[in-house]
Amino acid sequence: MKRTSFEQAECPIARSLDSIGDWWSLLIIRDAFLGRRRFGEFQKSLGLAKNILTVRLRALVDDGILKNAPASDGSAYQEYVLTPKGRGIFPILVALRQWSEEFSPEPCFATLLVDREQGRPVRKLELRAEDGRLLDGIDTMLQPNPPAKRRRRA
Amino acid sequence: MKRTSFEQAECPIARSLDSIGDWWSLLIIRDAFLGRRRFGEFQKSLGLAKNILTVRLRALVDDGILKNAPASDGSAYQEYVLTPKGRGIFPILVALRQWSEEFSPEPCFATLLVDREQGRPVRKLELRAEDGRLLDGIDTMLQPNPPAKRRRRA
DNA sequence: GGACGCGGTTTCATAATGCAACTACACAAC
DNA sequence: GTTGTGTAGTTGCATTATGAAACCGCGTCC
Repeated sequence: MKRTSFEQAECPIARSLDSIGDWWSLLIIRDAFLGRRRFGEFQKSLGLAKNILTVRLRALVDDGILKNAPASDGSAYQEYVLTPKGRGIFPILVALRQWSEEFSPEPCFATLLVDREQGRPVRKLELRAEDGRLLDGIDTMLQPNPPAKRRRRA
Repeated sequence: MKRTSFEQAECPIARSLDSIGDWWSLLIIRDAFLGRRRFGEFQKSLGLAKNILTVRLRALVDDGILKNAPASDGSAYQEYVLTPKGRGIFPILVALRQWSEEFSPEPCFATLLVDREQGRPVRKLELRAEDGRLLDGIDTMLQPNPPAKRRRRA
């Protein structure tokens, strides 16, 4: 079967999906943002099989998204915490959340993403041009970036 | 095996993943944003097996992300085009792209997302508070939204 | 009307998933 | 020190999804 890998793909989206594009990885990361750190916490919260969790955690560590921290509370067990690369996934989670809230047939508002300072819901993610104009999907395009330019960064 | 479904999940992120959380769906949607509409176009571009593409396209149509358009050029074949819900996925794609560009070990800049008017690269996605302050992951928190409040929207 | 391209469906081998049972270790109680 | 409990996995097996290739009906082209 040989599940196709996008590790070498040219498209950055495909590359992202190679790291976090399977069923559980993003949910593990979401839980990590919620403060979960221990194997058992993930397992109980997500309800996935332990062998799968083992494989996923190892893959996320290998990808530099999580790292093993030696301890934290007294006990000599280890924990999984987000690296900077892992914390960089936050906008992706927000985008997924907002899409679901906007378009799901029966949206669920069990939780709300609020800003910590004021406790009010955040705005929608904004895509802006270099000069600050607010952009929509149709206002953008993909420009091929020729290899020459890429290397010499001219 | 019975692949677990998140259709009924409370978490909006899990719900999103239920629709677009598998290997190919997001890439199909990406291609749709690039203007591809025909079965054969997707198949050639993605290089996935035709049976898988059939299943994925049907699922995306069932989810209201794509819809079958009767024609477009002369020929009596049908096409797959993005619905409004499908176009709403754009920020997710941008987030994935930017994450890869920022954190990939050897980022690939084969293509650049530019704004159509000026041809310059877009900014990073911005998350803002209600009052316009720029927010980071740590500036936010998930607030449980009690069902009572949910219904009366008080 | 015959060849070809399009849009699939069918078939089959194989890899990923899910479940449950099992192991190894740390820590605590007795 | 040994029994017990919880954590963090590993192993084995049944089930499902995936991928490759062959096949097929239909519309087009010439």
